[in-house]
Amino acid sequence: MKTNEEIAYIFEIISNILEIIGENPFKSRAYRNAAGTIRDMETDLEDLTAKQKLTEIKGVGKDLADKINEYITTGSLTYYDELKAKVPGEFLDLLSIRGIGTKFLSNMFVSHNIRSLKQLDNLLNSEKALGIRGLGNKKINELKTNIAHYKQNIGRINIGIALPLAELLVSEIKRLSPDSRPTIAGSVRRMKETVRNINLLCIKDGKIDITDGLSKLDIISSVSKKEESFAEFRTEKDIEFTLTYCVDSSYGSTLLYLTGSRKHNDKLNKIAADSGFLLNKNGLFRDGIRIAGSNESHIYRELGADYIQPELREDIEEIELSLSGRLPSTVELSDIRGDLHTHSTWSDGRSSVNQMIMAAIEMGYEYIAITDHSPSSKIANGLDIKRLMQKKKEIEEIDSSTDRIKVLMGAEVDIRKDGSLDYPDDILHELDLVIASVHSNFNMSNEDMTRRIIKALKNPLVHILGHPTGRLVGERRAYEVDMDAVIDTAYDLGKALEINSSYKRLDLKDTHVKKAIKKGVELVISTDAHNTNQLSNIRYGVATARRGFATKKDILNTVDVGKITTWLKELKPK
DNA sequence: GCCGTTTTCGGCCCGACTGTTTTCAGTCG
Repeated sequence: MKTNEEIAYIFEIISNILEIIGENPFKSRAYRNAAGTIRDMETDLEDLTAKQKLTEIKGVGKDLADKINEYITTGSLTYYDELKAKVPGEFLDLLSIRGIGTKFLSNMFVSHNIRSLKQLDNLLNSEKALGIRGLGNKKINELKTNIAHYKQNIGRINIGIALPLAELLVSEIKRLSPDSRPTIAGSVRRMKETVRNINLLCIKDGKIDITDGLSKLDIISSVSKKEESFAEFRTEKDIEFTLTYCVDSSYGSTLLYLTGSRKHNDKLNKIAADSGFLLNKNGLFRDGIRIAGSNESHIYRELGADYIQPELREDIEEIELSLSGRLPSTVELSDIRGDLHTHSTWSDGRSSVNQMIMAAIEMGYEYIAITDHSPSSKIANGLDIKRLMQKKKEIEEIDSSTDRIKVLMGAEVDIRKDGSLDYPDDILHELDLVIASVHSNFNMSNEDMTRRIIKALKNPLVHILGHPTGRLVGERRAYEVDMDAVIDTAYDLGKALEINSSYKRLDLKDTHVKKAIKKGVELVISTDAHNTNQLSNIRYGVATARRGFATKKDILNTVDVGKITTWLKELKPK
């Protein structure tokens, strides 16, 4: 893991602990602010430490600079260790439950001696709960519901955390044993939105003990199992990862087996058995003779099926489609030609318009839309009309000064409670691209929310509905909304629905994507990037689209710049 | 704990919403 991310993570935990033990809230905020800045920085903290320039970072003074220095030179931070000893990690994790914040946890911790989810559960289910200031029947019930939702996701890791970690581990194995062909398997390979652990596969190296080599890495905290063909580790963030060793001749069959899903494998095994084969992780056999095994696609082929990409291996008709040669060729990362939802320092982004554009050029994009927030999003520093027009001027100047990329002037406009938009129509008319999104009043009835969103879609100046269900993966459930009605309306009006690539959103999710393309609705895959690094999150959106069977032609931003500008203009009334 | 400066200490993102209250506190975006 990169040092910047490590330190940002540590500062965030410190910030939370300080609030819970009742320290000065502004001290806590200082750590949180520094964590945010450090996470988004492009310069390495190690460089800045060497040059003694840490205090030049905004939000880092002498004290925090010393702490960064200590961590970088010694690999640990005494202050952090001391604080962690005071508050159990399991208790801190409760912060991710909706409706629970630091004030509540602090009260539980300090005044009620609560230290775990179990103790909190017991308290909420006891008569004592109603006696606590701030807790009434409604609040208690809300907490119970949200805790139940939280319990379902305990131990699950977001794909956006798991995949980079898996990639890092693969590169470490490659470094230890260059010919071992390490690769990602399991639900990470299938790009499920959350996963329970990380599964890797490599070929056993006769000379080097890879398990031993990995156990010495900083990111590995322990080796829980070590066998001939298998090892299980825990990383420093307590994420479990397993490494399976195989031989060359069964590399494909083991990869197939480890990738899953179980349902996909079960069905495949049955199909094999029905045709007189035996399929297991050692290979595909007939009469005891190995027919295939070193390569996944050979196995599919021998079974009379086309190769099935990992994202589809969920037993969602992919096997049937493959057997009959009707498996769609899904959209690829390389098909994406531009990003239509990004933020800049004009609102709550961390990178300037120029930085975003340079990064988009580096990614090989033909176009990028800079779509900052509208005024209702106060906390996001949403643009009032005056600033919107200033930004428009800046965008137009930059756009006309470069022929390397088309820069579109857009906005992510709040859909207000009544379905009206956060800028008047004559202002929306000034923009190249309008995304309409819900950012407030999530607790409406299904009917009201559906009416609200459809009303916004019906505004002729809206091009795209942003993150259509408002969910946060593993954190916040989608708001109540009739997605079928939204999909129908979008289709009727020729509007696009967004697949938001932020791994915290993935919204639309895969099953909605499937529904939308069945109807024939235009989809866009966008990042909602708030800094240049996040532009690369596009791969999570692409994976979600692929899991929903989307092909290149279903995704609007796979078309070239000419077609995209035509689409934007034609949708807009003259 | 940081920042900016009235260079020694006060202020620190802000408003809506909700469920508690009986005038407000906590959470969220």
